[in-house]
Amino acid sequence: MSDRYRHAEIEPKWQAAWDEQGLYDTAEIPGKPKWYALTMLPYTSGDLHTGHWYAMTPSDAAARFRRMSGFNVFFPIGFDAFGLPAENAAIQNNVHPQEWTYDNVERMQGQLRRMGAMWAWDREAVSCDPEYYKWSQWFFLRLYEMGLAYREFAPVDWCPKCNTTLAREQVWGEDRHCERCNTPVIKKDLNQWKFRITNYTEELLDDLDKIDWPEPVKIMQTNWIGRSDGAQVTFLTEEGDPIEIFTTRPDTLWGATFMVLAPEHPLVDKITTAEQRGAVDDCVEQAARLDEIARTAEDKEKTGVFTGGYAINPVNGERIPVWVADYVLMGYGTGAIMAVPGHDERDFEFAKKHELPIVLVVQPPPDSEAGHVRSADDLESAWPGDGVMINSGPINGAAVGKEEGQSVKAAIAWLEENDKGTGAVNYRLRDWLISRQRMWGTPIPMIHCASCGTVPVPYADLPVRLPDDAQFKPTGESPLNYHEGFRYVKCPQCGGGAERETDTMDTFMCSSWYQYAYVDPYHKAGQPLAANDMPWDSGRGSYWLPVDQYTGGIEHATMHLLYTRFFTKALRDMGVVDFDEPMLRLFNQGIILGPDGERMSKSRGNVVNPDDYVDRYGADTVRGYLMFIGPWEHGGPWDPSAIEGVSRFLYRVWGVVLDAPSPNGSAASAAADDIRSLERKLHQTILKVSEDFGSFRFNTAIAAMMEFNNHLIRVKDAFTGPNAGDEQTAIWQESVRALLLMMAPVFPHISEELWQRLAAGAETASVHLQEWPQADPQKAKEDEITVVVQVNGRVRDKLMVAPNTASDDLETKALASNNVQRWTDGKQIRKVVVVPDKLVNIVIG
RNA sequence: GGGUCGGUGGCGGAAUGGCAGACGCAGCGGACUUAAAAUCCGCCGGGUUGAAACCCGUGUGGGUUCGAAUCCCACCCGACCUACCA
Repeated sequence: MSDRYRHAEIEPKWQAAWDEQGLYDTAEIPGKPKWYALTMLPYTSGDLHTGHWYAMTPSDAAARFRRMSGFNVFFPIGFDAFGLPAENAAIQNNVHPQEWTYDNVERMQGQLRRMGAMWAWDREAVSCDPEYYKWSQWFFLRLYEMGLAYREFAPVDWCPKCNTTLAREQVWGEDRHCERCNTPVIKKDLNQWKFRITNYTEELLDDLDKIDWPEPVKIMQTNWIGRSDGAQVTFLTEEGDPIEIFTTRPDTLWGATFMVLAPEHPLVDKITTAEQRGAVDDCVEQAARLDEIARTAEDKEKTGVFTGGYAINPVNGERIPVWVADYVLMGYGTGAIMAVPGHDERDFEFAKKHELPIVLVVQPPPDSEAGHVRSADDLESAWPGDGVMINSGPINGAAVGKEEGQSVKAAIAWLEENDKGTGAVNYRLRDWLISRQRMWGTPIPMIHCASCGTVPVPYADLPVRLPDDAQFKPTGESPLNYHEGFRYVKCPQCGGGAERETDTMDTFMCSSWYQYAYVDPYHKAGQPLAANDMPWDSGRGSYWLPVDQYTGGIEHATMHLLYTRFFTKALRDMGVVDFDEPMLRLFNQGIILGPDGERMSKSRGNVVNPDDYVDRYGADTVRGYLMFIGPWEHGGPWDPSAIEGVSRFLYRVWGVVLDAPSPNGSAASAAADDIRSLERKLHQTILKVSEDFGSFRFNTAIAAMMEFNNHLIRVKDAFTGPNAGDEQTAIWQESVRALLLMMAPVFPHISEELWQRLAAGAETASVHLQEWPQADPQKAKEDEITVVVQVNGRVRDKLMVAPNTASDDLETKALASNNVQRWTDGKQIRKVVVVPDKLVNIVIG
């Protein structure tokens, strides 16, 4: 009666059937608990690779498990559709980026369907759709009104190959290269739009405590925000110009023997004396030319030049020289530092090289490796560590430290009393630069008018559409710049001639709010917008939001995951959402590697194409194999032969379910022990699989299902099969049904097929609409358990006993064992450790 | 330089204070077959061994404990992140 398992027939069949039934359509059901499960949206690259399968199919399994566990689950999908590759393809192939993008979307939709995931296609959103980006523009205008979007003329990171500015987060590595094309970036002075993410710095730090996110992501965000506590101190030049500095060690102010300005510091020009002018100009010019590429090279010597000018140390009136050096960065703090060579390694190196004075203001503890140091002359390197303050006037004798009563607090108190400075906090986080000088992005809805200045596009005029007829030339310049119809407009305020902003938005803008777009995509399509609109249906929003479970790679820790948190806080302040955090839980999956254990890459030739394997084994097998490799968060290598194991498992399930024990079979009736052991194994498996699915441990869940299936195969012949009403038939059928239910999240097609075949013609709802099987912990309990008997920690015997056997009994039985007596004979028993239901350890000696 | 995670059979991994190696891959032996594939059965860390018993074994060295892959300290190796941050 059983035909073979043919994935190529059943998978497309069920995908079409589910589609037709609307099995995964979205419905807000008041009163039913909701679960918003989200996996990071794919970019429209045109191909769904193994990495997508690795990220998405376990997310789908987890979502399906929630659904079967009684939640109304929303698992949407969409596309991150703006970005540079579309534009490059446009230049190369002379097609509009839109055409390229939508071709890719279509292709990827097909690939996504082949996964057999429970995508809520009815809420799909594509970020390059004008009905999508009109809301990105709407958000921009609202942020502008709130003072959270602003334009600034400032030096920015510029990628000469991509011809665009980059956010700080998109500049990577020691050589500061472009995240996308690896070209080293350069600095450019440009007018740029930014979002004031720094308004939320403290909240972004504090609210990490409110969310269930992996610790590494929290640590990375914390480090990225980079809070430092210290003091802001004002030095004055001899001419009386103030130089603000930030320091985390205000207690070492008395040891400051010189100052260093960043080459870009505004005071450099003024403070430089005539005789130093040439040298300083050279230094500044060189720094500008090298930019930060060479400046950050690791072993680079600290180069710098004396300006000829002097400043007064405000704590002791000392006259100290002011230098210019490229190791001080304009982008951090105030762009100027006080140098304390005795207690800062960089300052020490610099002082040694340029023969600047060093003063010891911290006496290192006698028992430290610098215990012998009595004066600066004894120092072989800076002493940044503990000790006691010396040569420091009012704070002499204070213990070095940041705690109450220690040196740092004492110094700040003194500075504040004497009006020389204040306690201050400094952050590494910069505002988010969102301007991109590219065409394929959301146009920034702003207009530059000669008489009115920068004027926002009125809400009712949104969206500002990208032109369909833009010309793509390999000039590197945005086509929007030379598209006259786009660029030249009337000023909305005075009606005079004006120019449209031609910068577009960073694509991280689109992904900062896509989880909201999914709830009600393209809201108010075709209708004019107003400032007091809601960007989605508020009923739908309040039902689904925020996201309950987010899954994605850790590579977005300081980019997307920080931006979307900021965005949500800004949306809260504009009254659009009423919560503080967009995603309550986050899980980071690992990276799927090539068979050689290296990252998959075309150049390495180790790319595994999932489509090939889906053709050969079916989507269920590929899904199951990806989840079986190992813990999801670890990632790991794709082993082309190991997938066989999962494939065989499915064939065996097929066989054991359909070739069930037959009433005509000649086999003897199952013994009571067999029945009881199957029932026990069933409930143990349900317990294990439920627990593992709830915590994303798919590998061990699948192993448990395999074990259970192996058990079914082993005992099958002992069961005589369907005789309505008898116990063994009931347990067997319950086992098979439960196995299919447990398999459904990971293997949605085969479990549906077998579920429907078991129903044998009866009207049966999809396996995916069934309730998750419930385990009975009583039935899962063992009748007899093995208690290990150890002598001095080494296993010497095993006892088979009933659960909860009393400790005394266990001890007696253990001591009576022949195997044990062989080891204890003639020895003194010093102690017996009994752990009920586990072991007995007899300590002799 | 700083931070985080990790290191267990030939391989992916399981076990997170109590029988190390579940589950699977590969390998070996057998059944079926004219043969092969598929399938099924058995073996599968090392030493020793006919077998059992025993000994060794979770990167290295120490420690805590009746008992350590698991906890603590030091070190070695690898992956990822970050980096002149004042």
